[in-house]
Parts: sequence; structure tokens; C-alpha cells
Amino acid sequence: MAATTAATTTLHLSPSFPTSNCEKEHPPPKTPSGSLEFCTNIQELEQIHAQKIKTGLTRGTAIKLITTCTTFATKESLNYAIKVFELFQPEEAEDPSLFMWNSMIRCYNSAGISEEAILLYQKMLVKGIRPDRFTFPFVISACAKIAAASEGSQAHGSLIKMGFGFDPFVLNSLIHFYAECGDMDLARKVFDGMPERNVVSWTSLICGYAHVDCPQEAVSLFWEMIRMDEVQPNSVTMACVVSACARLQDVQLGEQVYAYMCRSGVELNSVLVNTLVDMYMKCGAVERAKQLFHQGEKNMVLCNTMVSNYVRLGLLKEPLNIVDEILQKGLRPDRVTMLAIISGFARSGDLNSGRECHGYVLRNAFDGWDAISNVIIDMYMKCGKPETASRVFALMFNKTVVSWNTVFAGLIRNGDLDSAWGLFNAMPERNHVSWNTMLGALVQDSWFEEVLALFRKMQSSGLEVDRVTMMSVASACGYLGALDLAKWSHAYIDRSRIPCDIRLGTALVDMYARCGDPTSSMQVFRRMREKDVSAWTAAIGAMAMEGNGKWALEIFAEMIDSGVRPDSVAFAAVLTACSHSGLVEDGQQLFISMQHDYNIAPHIVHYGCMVDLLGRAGLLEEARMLIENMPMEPNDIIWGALLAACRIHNNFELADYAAKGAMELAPDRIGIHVLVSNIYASAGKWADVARVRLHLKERGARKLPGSSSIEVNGVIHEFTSGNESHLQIDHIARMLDEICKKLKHVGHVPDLANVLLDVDEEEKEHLLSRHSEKLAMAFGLISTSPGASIRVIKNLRKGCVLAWIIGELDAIN
DNA sequence: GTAGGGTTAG
Repeated sequence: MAATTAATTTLHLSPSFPTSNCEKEHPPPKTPSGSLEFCTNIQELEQIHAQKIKTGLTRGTAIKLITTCTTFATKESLNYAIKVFELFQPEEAEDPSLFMWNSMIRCYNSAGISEEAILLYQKMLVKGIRPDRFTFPFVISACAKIAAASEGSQAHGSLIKMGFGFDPFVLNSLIHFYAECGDMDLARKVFDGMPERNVVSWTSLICGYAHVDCPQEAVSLFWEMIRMDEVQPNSVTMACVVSACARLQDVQLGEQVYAYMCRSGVELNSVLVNTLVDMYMKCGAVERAKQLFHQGEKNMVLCNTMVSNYVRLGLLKEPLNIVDEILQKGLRPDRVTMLAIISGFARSGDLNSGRECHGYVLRNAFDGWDAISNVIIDMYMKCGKPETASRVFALMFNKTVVSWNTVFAGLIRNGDLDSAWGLFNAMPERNHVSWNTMLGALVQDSWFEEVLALFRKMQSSGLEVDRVTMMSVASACGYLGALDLAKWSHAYIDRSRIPCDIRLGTALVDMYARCGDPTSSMQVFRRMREKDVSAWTAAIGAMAMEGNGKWALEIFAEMIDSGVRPDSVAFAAVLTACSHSGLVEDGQQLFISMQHDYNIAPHIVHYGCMVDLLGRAGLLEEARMLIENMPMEPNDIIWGALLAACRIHNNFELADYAAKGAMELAPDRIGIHVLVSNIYASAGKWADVARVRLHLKERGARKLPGSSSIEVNGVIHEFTSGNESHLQIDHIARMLDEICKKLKHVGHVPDLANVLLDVDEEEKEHLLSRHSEKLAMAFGLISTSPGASIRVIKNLRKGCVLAWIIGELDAIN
């Protein structure tokens, strides 16, 4: 997890600050000159139009008016262009008319209404007007913008038929189109078939690879371009390659490309500087980025690149310095700046600064942009103000699926699951993020069967299943201990070509470990290309669950050798492994090393591990000393660990001491009371047992019933102790009787001391034979073929796969 | 005329 620096600098955003409704920066207006070439805004254009109307508007002027509108690229100018276009109603196929159709298609596209551009093209065909080599690049670029795959392919067919299949301009737009649709094979095919390629052809293909997440391909194509020496790369090519380096997070490669650029004399324009700064930031080379940032002229886009990257890196103080700099230069933070800044305050939970930004956004009418309202909702949600967030949402007039998802996730974060569930069902549109959010919430709340059920629904609704989805599914499989399902999910990830990044890989390592398959767990771990401290920790945890402390220690050592620094979570995992395997000395050494070599102050969970480690090994006095010398107050988990140790080693005096500490701290924690009552029962102190049980009853407490699950043919069967509601209970009972007979025959005597109830011997024996594990095991035996391994999963000790060990069953069941 | 920069939710 990235370190989050608290934002301490306050944000000074006025009230003296200038406010404006203008979102887009325009050059200062010039005096109307009466000539279209010098037009800088729509008002001037309309003035000239009014003059021309008096003298008679010619077709030539109309064309010029429309093309001028295209350069403004605003809705206002588009409406004006439509007016002019309709005034002329160009029907005939003569050249000036075609020019007007082309200009209008382009105008729609640059105003961001690509659907209309495509419609106009189709209308033109219906009227029998034949498109020319200028029409195609416009309409295909419109198809690329909105990924209109079938319309674009149709245009491809038409242009070939009409004989434009050799025109580099037309074919370049096709490369771009196929790349935008994510079909790089087709883009490549167009590129390979070109008789003549220019710099735009190369650049379009390079950019396409970078865009569909094949940055490696983009870079090697660039080196190929240089080797071929057909055409020289220009600043656009360089920008594409640099952004590919950013995606690869390869700063060395970035430097190489930069060096080539300086050698070849490609002009270092503002776009290119911005791309370079972005690349350095994305590679984590903050100092290098800062150097370049301060070197030349700063514009808003460049400042925004720095601000948003700082926020992404969790460095929340730096952006505020940049905002100060922007203000000092007399510039104003724009909507993109605010987007990043507010998401920073959302991360740091700084409600006051967030509110101030909200005010600034309203004064500047930035809230017309849906993304900025979304981030404001997110900020209020993360600052624990769900009511305010909901109000902002209610007032939004341009809600998108992202807005709904933001509110949905925010309600879950604030613990309002009822409203969240209602919203999920009421949402007008749900995408894969909505479903992933729901799945994540179910995992958090331990509704694992529901996760799998919802996942099946998601699949059948045809939504995109990605690595985030599969992380939830993997967790669910792990906690259910459903190995068959786990294997299926893993195969599904491979089959669907879902990219397995560090986080999904880590989830799989953990999943297999919890399903009791440490071999597969390690196999996944060994195949991971990159491993961060969480991945290593999952592997250590896998060995801890397996009870193989030696291996856990080896992996821990290997992690340090590979240069990954252990964090406090990794130490907790390795200490747990030591305690499960009785590696007292190793554990003690690690506990010291954590503080001395890594400067990590032990958290209470580490003390918990140590108490457990010492207690299990029978070093009860040492455990007590550790608790008394802890720098913090012991919690119920610490006392619980000591209590459990006392039970194993029959130390009733210390148990009494621990029990008092535990019950005082956590009068509501039922597990502790059950443990205490079981200790009294072991010592035969039935009066004390009755007292504790009465106390529990008075509080109306019921322990979460221990259950055992078994997966047969992908279906999970769950058994609780003494519960005979399973459909095949008769069959199961017969199997249990048979097993008991066989065991008695070979001389097994049930350990009745483990039944901690004051009942007669026969009843004790019966209760013992109806433990949830035994029910599950008997069911496993009757429903699988001989020789198949049977895995029983317990809910109370997650990750523990039990063997059939008579007499060692946890009597809590 | 065709290609490139900052952008919210899990």
C-alpha cells in the first residue's frame, strides 16, 4: 500500500478569487476584422454572417463558415453550422456541394457528436451522393471515436470498392479506427498491405498498440521504424512511444527514447514535455519529473499532470504547492485540477478542504461536468458524510453509471448495506464495476456462497468479467474451501485470458492455501512474474496454514534476499507460522529483528502471535511476562491466546487470571466465555461451568455454531453439530455407525473428557459421533468414489482442512 | 484532411 502523506497545507481558493463560467480557455478576442480567417469566437462569426446575408451569402462563404465552426469545436458553433448547412440544402453531387457535406461531417465529429456525423454520411449515400477521398477519413474517424465497429467496417468495404484502397490518408484513418476498436490484428493487416506508408501510418499503429495495452509491441515497432529508415518519427510519434514507456513503467527505456529524441532533433513541444513528465511520474521518478517540470514554460495541462500523478502516488501535500504556484502566476485551477485535488482530499479524509473545493466548483460552474460531481460525491462518502453525498447526487442532472456506482460504493463503505442493496436493484444501468462492488461487499461481510451465486448471475448477464471480479471469486472459493470451484476459477481466468496481475496472483495463492492445496498455491506463487510484499506474505501465510513453519521461514528469507522489505503484515504471517509449528526460538529472533533491523514497532497482533507462540510451547510464565510488559493494554485476543494455552497445558490458576482479564475487556465476546466454560469443564468444576453458561444465557448470547463443509460435485454441503436435517441423514448415520464399530474393533476408545457437558457416558459417546466434522466426513465417504481425497472445511478456523482425527476434535463444536 | 497530452466509480 502506498504511503499516504497527510495534507497539512491549507488551500486558499478565494473568496477574492475570480470566478467565471468559462471552462475552456480561449485566446483573447480580437477586434472583428470582417474576415473569416480571423474569427476567434462564435459571436464574431454571427456578426460576419449578418453582414454577408445582406450582400448575399454565396456557397463558397457558407463552406468557409462551416469549416471555421469546426475549429471552434463547441456545441454553439455546431448549431450555427447546422443552420448554414440547412440554408443551402446541398442535394446535388457537384463538387462544392460534396465539400459542404464533408465539412459538416467533420464539424459534427469535432463537436463530439460522432453519431450524427455517421448518420449524415449515411444520409449522403441515400441521396446518391458519392463520397470522395476526403469523406472517408472524417467518417471513419467518427466511427473510431465511438467505436462504431459495424459502421466502420462497412465504410472500409465501400472505400475499397470505390478504389480508395491505396490512399495513405484513407488507410491511416482505418488503422486508427481498428486500433480504437481494439482489433490490432486488422489494424496491422491494413498497415502491412499499404503500398506507401507515411509517418502517420507508423504513428497510428504504434499508438494503437500502446492504447490496447501492448506497450511492448509499440516500443519494438518504434525501433523497427527507425531501423527501416523509411520515414522519420516526429513529435507525435515520440509522444506515443513515451506514453508506452509510461505504461511499461520502464524509466530506463524512457531515458533511451528521450536520448534518441534529443539526437534526432525532434521538436520538444509542450505536448511532448507533458508526456515525458507523465512518464517519469508513472515510473515513480518524481525527481526527474520535477526537474523537467520546472525547466520550461508551465501550462495548465502540465500542472495537472503533476497534480494528478502526485495524488495517485498518495503524495497529497505536493499538489497544494502547485496550486499555490498556479494562483501566483494569475492562472486559475481548472476542472481537471479540481478533479485531482478533490480526489486527494477524499483519500486523506480532509472534509474541510473538500468542502472548500466544492464551493469553488459551484462558483465556477464546473459541476456541469459529471466527473467532477462524481468525485465530490466520493469525497463526502469517504469523509463519512453519506447524507451530504446523497444530496449532491440527488441534485445532479447528468448522472452516469459512474455516479450510481460512486453512491453505491459509498453507502457500503459507510455501512448502510440495506440502502446499498436497494440502490443496486434500483440502478437504471449496471456495469461490471457495479457488480464487482457488490461482490467485494459480500466478501467483506463473509457471504461467500452469495458471492458465487451472484458471480453466476453476472456471467449469464454477459457483463465483462475482469481480474477484480475474479479476486472476489477467488476469495470466496478460499473461504469456502471449495477446491473444485477454486480450480475451476483458476482455469476460467486462463481460458478467458484475464490478465493475472500481482493482486489476482496473490488472491490465487491465498485461495489454494485456504482450500488445503499448498502445492497449487506454491505453483501459482512461483509462476508470478512480479512479487510484492503482499504476494510474499500470502505464500508465507500458505505455509503457515499448512503448518509448515520451516518452509514459511525459508520463503521469508528468500523474500529478503530478493530485495523486498518485509512489512508489519509479513512479520505477523511469519510469526503465526512459527507459533503453529512450535518454532519458539525462530519466532523470538524474528520478533527482535523486526524492531532492531527493520524499525517496525510491534503492533498488538504481533504480541498476540508471541503470546500464542510461547503459550502453545508451554512457556506460560514467559507469555504472562510478555503481556505484563507490553507497551499497550492487552486486548481480548491476547487474553484469549493465553487462555487457550492454559487449557492445552492444564494451568488452571493462570487460566483464572486470563479469564478475568478477558471477560472484563470483552463481556460480549462469546467465544471467550465458551473457552472459559470449557476450561472449567475440563477441571470438572461444573458449578463454574453453570455460572458462565447462565451468564451467557442472560445476555441472550449464542455462539456462532461451528460448522463443517464439504464440496461434492461443485455443491457445498454444510453440517453443524448434532444437526440431522441433511436429506441423506439416514445414509450418513449408517456410515457413522459402521466407522465407530470398526474403530472400536481396532481398539479405539473415545475420549469422553472432551465432551464438556454434564451428561452420562452413553450420551457423551453419541454427541461425540455427531460432531459436524464427522457428519461431513461420513457424507464424503458415501458420496465419493473410494480412494478420492475428502476435504472438510471448518468455519471457525478458516483455512484449516481437517483430517479424521478421533478424540482431537475441538470440543467447542 | 489521417496520428499525440491532464479526467471520476470496484
